[in-house]
Amino acid sequence: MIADFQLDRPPAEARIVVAMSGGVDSSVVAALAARTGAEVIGITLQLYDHGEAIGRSKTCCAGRDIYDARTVAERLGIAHYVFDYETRFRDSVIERFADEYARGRTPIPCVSCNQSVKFTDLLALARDLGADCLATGHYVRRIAGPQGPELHRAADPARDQSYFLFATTRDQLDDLRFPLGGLPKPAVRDLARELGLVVADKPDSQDICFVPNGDYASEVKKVRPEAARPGEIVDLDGRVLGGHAGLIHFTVGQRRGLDIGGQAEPLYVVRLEPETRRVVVGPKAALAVRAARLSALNWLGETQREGLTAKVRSMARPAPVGFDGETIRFVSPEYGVAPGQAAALYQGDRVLGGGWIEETVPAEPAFA
RNA sequence: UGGGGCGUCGCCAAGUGGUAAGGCACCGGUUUUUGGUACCGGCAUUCGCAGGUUCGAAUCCUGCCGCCCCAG
Repeated sequence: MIADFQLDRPPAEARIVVAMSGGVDSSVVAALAARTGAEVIGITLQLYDHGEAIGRSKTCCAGRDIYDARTVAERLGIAHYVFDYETRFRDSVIERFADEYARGRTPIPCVSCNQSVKFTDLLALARDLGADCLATGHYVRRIAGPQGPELHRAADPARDQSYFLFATTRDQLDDLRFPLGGLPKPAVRDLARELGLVVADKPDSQDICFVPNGDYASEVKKVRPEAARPGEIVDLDGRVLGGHAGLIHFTVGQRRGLDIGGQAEPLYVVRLEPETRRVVVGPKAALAVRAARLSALNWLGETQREGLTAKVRSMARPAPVGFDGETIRFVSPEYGVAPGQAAALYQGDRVLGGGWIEETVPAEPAFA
């Protein structure tokens, strides 16, 4: 297949920068870019010390992904560069991640990363290199519309990553390309195999990239030790039900880890109170939310208020909402909506933008 | 040390002679480029302890231990 990189000039005269993570998806993007006949430059960012992150010595598995990206680039015969962005990544992703937890919020590091490191720094670098575009392996579609490029959900709803890209600006979208947005994942793997790429059967990445073992709490603790101070677990009436080892271990909607037994119904985290370090818990019904106030709204098109749907988490079908310019109101209650998470707004398949969830309104007044 | 009640998995709790429900918690897995949710699976050879009756007891009897309540 030949992918359309939506270039303004003949591919033979164009230069495409591909963000290569070392995984299957971005490797296939690089291959598709190379097929167009354009000059392709693969760039891999070193964001953190992988060896340290998985608890191994630096000499062992450090840079596995970087190595894979390099191998793929060689196979494709394209240029490949590695840049050390560890400092930038720490400042704009890890620090912010820890700050949010310390404030009792639940961050999305992947969005921070896209916003800063990838779509600000790397994009600037690509422009400096004279590239026509920066292509990534995100499963999302860029479609030419009457008012300019539009962002749309991936063709395969099971892979859609638009949630993580709600904060993409129009300026950034101008120069971004997402060649995989129209493809189902299996097709991408097939392509990788056809091309003989070493990463064809590499497992999908999951969890937070800089905490591969899932223990994000200790990462936060390194940066913000105060977020690990113990506190009380109380019910909605303020009765103390137990204790906890730090707000970092909790997020709104969470059930496991409370270690409180003897209940007739499961308990969920209803909210976090950083001032008192209290974790407030309640029944599932107390989790139902009918509205959420958003901040830092980003609009990829004209601001709209009608016919909107919203995703409050990555893997969810967009739910119909009303919108008054600041607050979205769910037609049906949503559960586990945590401040610090995002609400991505859609009209049909089109991503209109979104905002950060600042505050939620319980659906049941009794739980307000 | 008079009377009454109770003691079953970490917590709550069914079960009163036929060979240990369930819920919560916990653990594991599935799903997932955030957290979380959801789903699937696991989780007391043993019923405070020691004897006894019985073909057979957590369930009946005896003693002991512990806890609670009332009264002194």
